Amino acid sequence: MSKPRVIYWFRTDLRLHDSPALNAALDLEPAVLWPIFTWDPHYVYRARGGTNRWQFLLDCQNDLSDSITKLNHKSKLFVLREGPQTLFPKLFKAWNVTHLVFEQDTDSYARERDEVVARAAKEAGVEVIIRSGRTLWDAEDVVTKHGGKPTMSMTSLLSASKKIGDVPRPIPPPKHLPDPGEMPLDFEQDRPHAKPDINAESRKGNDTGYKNIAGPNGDFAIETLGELGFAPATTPHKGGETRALKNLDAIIKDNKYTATFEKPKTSPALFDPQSTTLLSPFLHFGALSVREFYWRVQDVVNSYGKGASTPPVSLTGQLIFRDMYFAAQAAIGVNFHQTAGNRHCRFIPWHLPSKVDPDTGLSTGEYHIDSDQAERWFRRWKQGVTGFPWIDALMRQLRHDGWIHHLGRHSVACFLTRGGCYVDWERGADVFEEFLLDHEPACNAGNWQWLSCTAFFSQYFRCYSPITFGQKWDKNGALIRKWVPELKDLDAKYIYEPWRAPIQDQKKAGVRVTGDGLSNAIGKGTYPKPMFDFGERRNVCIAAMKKAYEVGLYGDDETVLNGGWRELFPEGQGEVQGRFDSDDGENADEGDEDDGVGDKRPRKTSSATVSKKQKT
DNA sequence: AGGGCTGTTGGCACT
DNA sequence: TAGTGCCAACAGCCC
Repeated sequence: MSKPRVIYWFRTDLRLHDSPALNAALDLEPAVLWPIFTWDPHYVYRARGGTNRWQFLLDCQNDLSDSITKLNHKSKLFVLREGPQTLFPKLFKAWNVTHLVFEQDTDSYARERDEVVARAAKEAGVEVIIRSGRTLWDAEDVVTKHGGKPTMSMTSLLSASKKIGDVPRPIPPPKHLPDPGEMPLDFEQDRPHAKPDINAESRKGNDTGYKNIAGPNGDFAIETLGELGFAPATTPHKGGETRALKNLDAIIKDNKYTATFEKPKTSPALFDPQSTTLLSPFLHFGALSVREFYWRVQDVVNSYGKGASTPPVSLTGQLIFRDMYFAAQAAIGVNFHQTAGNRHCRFIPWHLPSKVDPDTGLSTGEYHIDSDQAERWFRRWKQGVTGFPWIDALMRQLRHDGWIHHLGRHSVACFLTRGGCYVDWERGADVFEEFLLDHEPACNAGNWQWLSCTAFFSQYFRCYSPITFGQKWDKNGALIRKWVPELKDLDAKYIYEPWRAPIQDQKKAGVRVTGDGLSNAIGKGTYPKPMFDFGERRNVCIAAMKKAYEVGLYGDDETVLNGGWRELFPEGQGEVQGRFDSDDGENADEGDEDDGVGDKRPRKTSSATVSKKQKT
């Protein structure tokens, strides 16, 4: 039998250190090995993603490619611009492939994609080898050990993982790589449909990414932001495995920081440097192995002795939370990312609910505007012009840098949902998906459910103040002065509440507190007035949450799916989702919310059973 | 010297 | 991994 001709398919495992899948590929002792990346149209057109995360991905790819070339000067990361579902059947033949190897991916699109590719491989007689490597413990194993149920708490995750055993020790990187084989492209490229393009707003120029399957020069080059039509990234955070390992080294070197880390005690207001590791974007792209991170930390903890912190607050605790969300996602499936049809997510009649496809039961990516006021609040939140400087600073840092501290995320998420705007957590999750460098679907959905008190956490009366929470960490408002420069000269006395500053103080600081932030340009010597009285909204929201908890509906309840829930939330008795026409999306600025006019018929959807079909 | 006023702190219950 | 209001306890100060 001839020696294996192996494709190693890199996806979100852009590293050479501790890669069980790459190790499995090399164990085949291949005659040739092609390290490839497929430029998947799904992520280009159908999944939300801003410029910064694309740049971080390109950083990771370029670094990986350089590392591959260092091991074998004939090799690199070869990028092919086509959807893997259509590409692989052609590649298997054209390159005479015997094996396809990749790391197990976990989100719903990736699973479906990999099933399609695996079927094509079987038809072509290509052996597929898949290894788990994205998490501390394999998420499917955790679910099995947890009786098929999702892990909805740290203790349930820890008890399930205990039955599996210790986290595997990291595997060293390869010392050499085989040559790549010939790469003939004597087949037609299937070009993707560029419409609908969920990222159209981010694209400033022509999208030429799919002009040639092997890139503009036919050399399988890594894409550029220009080819995507995106403006240059604004984030200062750079990707790549080399940098990840260097940053990890620097953290581990500080034994005390590593061993005594307590998340709740790290400041969300610190930047340059921040108070946490900022390694999450590397974990997302697989440029850093989570097991490598875990054991480097755990070894320090073990030798530190008394005084070391423990999960959930310790550094390893943060990684275990990540596994908890992955295992919850593995058990619940695609509905983990939405309320509808999700029996583990409480139903709260928020404003701006997602539109749900009646055939699939899945969120379509669009939402109903049941309240013009909530829509304005949501837009101001997303833009960072709420009039609450602490919130605005964090949202502007998020947009510009693609990263904010975990407690900052708590603060803005609470504010948008149960502690201010009473807007659906899925709206917030969409915005984080667009802007975060470290956007991890499972963690994002899980954390938004946590903060909105719809799953994982239920103390809805613990409400973050947009004024005092920041003050606890940053009395002088350094974070605000950095990100909301309109206010940089305002006295510390007013920095969290500029609307309280007397006119002469505003004049002295060169800023006028006026307007709603949407109709007047920011940074022109004005700062918007707060969009509501926080104390008032806090009371309204807590009362509404109390009511929703008493009603006690979950996302899979039939009355949630067919609109019957309204009978349980009488109008005029506290905050509740307003009525909306079924086609309200286009003319949002017309009409008057809360007037009781509109579609009064319950919206019938098909049964709670949901197909595996991916949202579009 | 000691009563009384005031501002601060910490514990607690409640939302 | 909360904020608020209330109150008791207490320190510091005035007269």
